[in-house]
Amino acid sequence: MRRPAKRVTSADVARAAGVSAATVSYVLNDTPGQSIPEETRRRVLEAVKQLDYRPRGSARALAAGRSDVVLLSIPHLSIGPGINRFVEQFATSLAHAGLTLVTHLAGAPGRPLPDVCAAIDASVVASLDPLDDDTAQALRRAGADLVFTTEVEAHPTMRRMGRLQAEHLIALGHRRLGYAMPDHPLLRKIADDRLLGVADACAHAGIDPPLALDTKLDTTALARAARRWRRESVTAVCAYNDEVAIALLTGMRHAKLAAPDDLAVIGADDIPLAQVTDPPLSTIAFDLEKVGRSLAEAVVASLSGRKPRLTPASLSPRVIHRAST
Amino acid sequence: MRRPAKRVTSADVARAAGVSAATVSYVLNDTPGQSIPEETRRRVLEAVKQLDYRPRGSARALAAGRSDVVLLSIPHLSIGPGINRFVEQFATSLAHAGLTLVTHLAGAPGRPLPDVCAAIDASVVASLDPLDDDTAQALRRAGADLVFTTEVEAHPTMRRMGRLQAEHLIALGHRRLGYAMPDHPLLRKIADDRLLGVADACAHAGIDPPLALDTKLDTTALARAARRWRRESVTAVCAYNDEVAIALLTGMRHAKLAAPDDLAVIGADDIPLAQVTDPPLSTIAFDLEKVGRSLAEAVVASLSGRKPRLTPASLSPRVIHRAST
DNA sequence: GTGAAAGCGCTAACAT
DNA sequence: ATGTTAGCGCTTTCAC
Repeated sequence: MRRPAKRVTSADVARAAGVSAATVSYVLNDTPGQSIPEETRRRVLEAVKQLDYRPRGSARALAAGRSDVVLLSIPHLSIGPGINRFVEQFATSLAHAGLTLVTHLAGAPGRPLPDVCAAIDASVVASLDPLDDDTAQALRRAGADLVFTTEVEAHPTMRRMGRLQAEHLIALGHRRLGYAMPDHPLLRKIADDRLLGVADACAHAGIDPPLALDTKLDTTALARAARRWRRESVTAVCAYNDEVAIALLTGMRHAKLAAPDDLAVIGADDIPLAQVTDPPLSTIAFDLEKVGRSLAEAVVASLSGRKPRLTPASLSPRVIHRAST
Repeated sequence: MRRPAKRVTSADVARAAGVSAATVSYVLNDTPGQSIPEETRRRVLEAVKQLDYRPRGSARALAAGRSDVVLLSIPHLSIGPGINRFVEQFATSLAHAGLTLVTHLAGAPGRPLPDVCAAIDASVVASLDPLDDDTAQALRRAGADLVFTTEVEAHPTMRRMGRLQAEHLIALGHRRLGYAMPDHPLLRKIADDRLLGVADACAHAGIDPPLALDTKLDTTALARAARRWRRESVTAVCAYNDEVAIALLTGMRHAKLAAPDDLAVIGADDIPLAQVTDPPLSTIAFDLEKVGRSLAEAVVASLSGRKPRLTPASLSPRVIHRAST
């Protein structure tokens, strides 16, 4: 383990600018209650650029008692291609607030979240899925604030998406709906939310609750499910997401069933492939960037001591109508 | 900005165990050249567990001159669902070596990589795509070692995958191949590698080089491409990846072309949906976990001063033969 | 075998 | 308006 080469420190900058290290700190942090003349500030900034100085997070965190690092815990299942858009927006919004985002894939047999949090000395841990109590407590003891998407609009939005799926189908005249559940256990919670929304819409329309069937990503199994729905006079099915919907479309073709005439199908999440199925897949899109922005707000709020206000604003889920319904 | 509650420190552990902070450090780090009697070690570890003590990364990094944090930079494009498996394995292998992994989505308008690196004081930055010189230099000045997947087997493997696609098709009797390029510019580099592999196989078999066509995820465009290939007597096409292949299959259906008889199609990456297309998609799978393991080895090697040895071992790409060919 | 003490690079009181 | 100083929590030499 060789020691790494010497790095530029704030003392170097101070020397180059002909000021003290404290002044460098004041300038770089816009420390409130300090009046730095323009000229001094300029010289410091100049030296910073000249030397390509970057404050060391560890030293900053140690001295200040808190870092500007936010750790995002992502569940280790494939949440779909949209996740990137969310993370990107989250990172960008945090950056505006002077915060740095890094992410960690949860559930892996690697390091437990609290260890990672302690290792990078994160001030805030944001999580897409709720943490168990032990973890949450350990995190808090490690000095981190906790923020969850469930605290913003994600949770009700999932339900709203199911509702939109069903309402779309019902508006088209369908009176008996099916629901295609995903097989991955980790998807279960979201699926239950979405299914609830479908049930809401059915109840509201005064029709039977949806006939939910477990599915696998397997053509034969899906063909069987399709036949089963038909037998039970289901004329349209809401799929948990586009992936399940696409698989169902293929299963139907195997069962010699056509969409939307024999069975209408609607997906959710609007993945790129939904546009190139046969027939093109109707689906529900929603504003992932908005989740990122709201979550960042919650983080900033939590850091400034306020309880994050629960933005009741919606993620604008909306129906994308294509030929499959 | 309230100061966070007081956290457990190594001094607390020391007090609880009736030893000095130095001893705690020795025990926790298995410091070489220190012989701690079993009894003392036990007492320290006991106290650690009792207090749920976790060393603060920032203090450790500051004192030791290097952290145990590895930062992985992931390109901000959708690399496909396989990426999670890779990251997970990477994190796990690093954890075995006592290292902590966090990831950062590159290319976002958030923080530049060197800033993130400095903020968390990473010892190593691993990247899936090559970094530009300025970034690389800044990173090194920030005290980080650099490791790339291109240094392990990923690069030649991409080429090998193209080769396997083509060889499979050629073995089936095809003498004129097409190649479906992805439209996202960031995918270009990988696509070029894969296409090179296809060309290799063609040359080796003594047939014409592949007819590469740019594609979009659009049924009409893909239908047009399919007709074009047919006109040019292409009988089989290698798609950049499964997503493109799936879209092509739909385009073909629109053009009243059947796979594999009118045009055989083979994908790459073996995403879950490849099993549920109609017809099921032949594709190339490869061992993503192995990439994770090798990259972790490279990281450890780099940290111990050795130049990472380039594992020539292959990622075991292999053909998954299904009905689309 | 263990502890005391110096410092890592920075921030935040306190001086000036 | 800026410098001086005292730590933040840990590691690491050096004494004992």
